Amino acid sequence: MAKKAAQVPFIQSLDRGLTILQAVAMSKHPVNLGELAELLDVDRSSAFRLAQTLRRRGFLSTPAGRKDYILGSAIWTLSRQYDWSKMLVRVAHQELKDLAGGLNETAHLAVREGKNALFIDSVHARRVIAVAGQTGELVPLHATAHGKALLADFDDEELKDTFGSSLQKFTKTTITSFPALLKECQSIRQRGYATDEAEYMEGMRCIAAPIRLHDGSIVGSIGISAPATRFLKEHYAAHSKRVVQCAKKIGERLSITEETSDEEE
Amino acid sequence: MAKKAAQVPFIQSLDRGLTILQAVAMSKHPVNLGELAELLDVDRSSAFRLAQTLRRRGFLSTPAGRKDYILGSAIWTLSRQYDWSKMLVRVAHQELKDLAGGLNETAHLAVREGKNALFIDSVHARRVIAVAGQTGELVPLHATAHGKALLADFDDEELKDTFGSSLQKFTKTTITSFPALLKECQSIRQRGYATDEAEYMEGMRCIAAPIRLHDGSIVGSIGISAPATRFLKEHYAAHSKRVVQCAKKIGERLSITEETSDEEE
DNA sequence: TGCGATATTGCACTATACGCAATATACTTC
DNA sequence: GAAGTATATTGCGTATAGTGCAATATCGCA
Repeated sequence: MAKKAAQVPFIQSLDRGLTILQAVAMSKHPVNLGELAELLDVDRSSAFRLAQTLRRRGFLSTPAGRKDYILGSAIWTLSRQYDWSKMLVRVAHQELKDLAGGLNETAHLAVREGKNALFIDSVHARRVIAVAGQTGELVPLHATAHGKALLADFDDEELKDTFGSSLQKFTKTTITSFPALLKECQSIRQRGYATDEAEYMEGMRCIAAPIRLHDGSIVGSIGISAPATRFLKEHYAAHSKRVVQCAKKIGERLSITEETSDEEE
Repeated sequence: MAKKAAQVPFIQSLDRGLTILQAVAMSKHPVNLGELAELLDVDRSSAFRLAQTLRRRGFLSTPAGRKDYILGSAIWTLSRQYDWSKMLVRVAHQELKDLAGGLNETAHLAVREGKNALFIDSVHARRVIAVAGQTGELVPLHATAHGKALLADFDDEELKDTFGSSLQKFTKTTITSFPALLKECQSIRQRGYATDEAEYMEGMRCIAAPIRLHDGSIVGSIGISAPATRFLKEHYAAHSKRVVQCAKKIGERLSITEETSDEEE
């Protein structure tokens, strides 16, 4: 019943190496030997040899001349190989299904892609009127719930960097001024979810919440959408709660490091 | 004199773990135990324990139900922490300096950022007339040498995904049709470098080459720009050669896994 | 120039990671 | 559905790989 812990033994030195990697990635500053040794509670020499191995493999690097460590290009190369949206889809798909099923509406998963939100997965409930926004579709960041959820942490400067001079208008409710968008971001952070009051497509309502890693960074968004005729204002309270919950659960799953999981389909 | 090899011993199991990570990242398909064991030339059981350690730490993951391995979310989380453009800057800065010094013009380093190219580093030669495009500036992908270098591998679909409906016109030479842009990409792949014939700013010429990792993927671009009055057509041959060479060298450095380096500043 | 902190190397000991062989599980094939 | 083959997983004794200690080298600062 209790957690039967590590039946398969950890490979100690590999485990330590990975710990170093994560510590270095996390740290805002280059990390020196002492800190690593302390972190692992091993002798400086051991930490040294571990770090050297990582460095020779390109997973760590030493800023010109210095002796302390930062992440190396190997990790970059690694992460580029992989289609990360698949990762998100994998982790989030069950939640998406539950959400769509529970509310009997269409649920979407999106990531940021430049100026747009990209839908990378969706689950449709059994409804007569299907909703727009298929997987693969790009929609503007500033005019959709998903988009705004992805923007939630942006400040004035970042917004301007992203959008350049102006915000395109799609419907009469589209937000077209930077101050208004900034304020909207603020309130999304506050509430934990974003809404779309027909700001992109007439007659469409949508709620979306940012998916955050444990460090707070936003990596995607999850939400539901439906025609305004069906998705009424009085649904907001209940629906948003569920959406936010979903986002939170996904975020936690992404951040999990030690998997206890033995999930069967 | 000869390469004095690894004086600091490799931590074997860490090294093996990293090899697994890279192999899995590289592979298009999930990787199973047998392949890992063969790759490392160790017993299945050893490979198993290494892989399990990676999995428990979230660096590997097993697709629902399956037994074989794909990359896990930990790497994603890792790579998100880090400002990768800094990595590129670090690796490329010396080359940039050499390039600017050698040709006595301004050299830039850029990465793709959505619809734009973002200048992340630049070195100015000692010239009276400074050139536009400071670090931090965003310029359109389809109308600049750097931008087009970054687009070189895009196909028709990817171009349309990126730009949406239309290509903004900046000068009379700006490419504004998708077929033309696609053709331009093709010729950039062929030649290895992109040019900008005052397509964004009047009177400006620019040459840029894509920086590719060993697997061919484009991660940035490097190039030089100058007023057309100074940067003449007859310079193209010589300059482009140098720029392409630079890009190649940077790409190699980024892909390097085993560092022999002992560079002193 | 010397002192304190840090990084690096050599060496001896033992815990660790290894291969082997046994077992369990998944997947064909008849 | 049984037998067979490929794969994953566990247990265990042993050799080696990784450790800490201590010596040395390098750096930074006064």
